[in-house]
Amino acid sequence: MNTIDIALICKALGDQTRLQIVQMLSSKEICACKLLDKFEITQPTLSHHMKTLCECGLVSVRKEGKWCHYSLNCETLSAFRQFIGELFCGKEGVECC
Amino acid sequence: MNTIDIALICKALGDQTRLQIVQMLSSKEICACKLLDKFEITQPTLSHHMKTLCECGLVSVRKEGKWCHYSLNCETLSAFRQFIGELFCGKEGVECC
DNA sequence: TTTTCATATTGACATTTATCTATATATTGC
DNA sequence: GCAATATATAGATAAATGTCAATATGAAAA
Repeated sequence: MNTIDIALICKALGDQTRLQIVQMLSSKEICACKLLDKFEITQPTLSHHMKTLCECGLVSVRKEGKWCHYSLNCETLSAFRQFIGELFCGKEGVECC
Repeated sequence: MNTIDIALICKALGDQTRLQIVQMLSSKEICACKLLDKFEITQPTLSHHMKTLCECGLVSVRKEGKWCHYSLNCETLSAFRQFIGELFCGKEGVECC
């Protein structure tokens, strides 16, 4: 997974509403209508946010009749975690002018 | 660290240039002028990006004379890592309509 | 103290984004 | 088929963002 993909995931998580949605999806599959209940946004806005989350790969959707069930995508999540996990805050080197 | 802070970090990482800068800062302290060399952006644009990265707490700056040395902030990085690490992609529960 | 160099700030601009209302699509139940 | 319901799309708009050129600031060097 390259930096473009990771940046897309970060951008998706860079909105409070979407970040909270992702947090709610942790270990649960949740229906769009349930999500809509918990935020003060309109249905089209939620739909737009879910599209953003799905397009970056972080969220998957399972359609069942009229309903959309959303959940976190394991593969993308672990790739993202790995990227973040590889960042090291120590200062083993210095690049100076 | 609450979702507002995490969303800010994600937003900061949601730009390709900034994400690459953070990746370059992994385990290294790097001078602004060195960073400027590696991107096709103007100095004010870099300065603006560094401000964004510093303001969300992910990057720290050490000023030494005319030079600015940037590095990753351990505390913020590990708080961020923890947040991401706590997201679970399994489906132990279902919230349906 | 004047000049030079590294970085920050300002102001402008085009693009992107979050949000809404209105409407379309698609599925289910009558 | 028709009505009801869940979700998506279109179009509009205000706000935020990434970028630049021009300029300011502040520190070192001459």
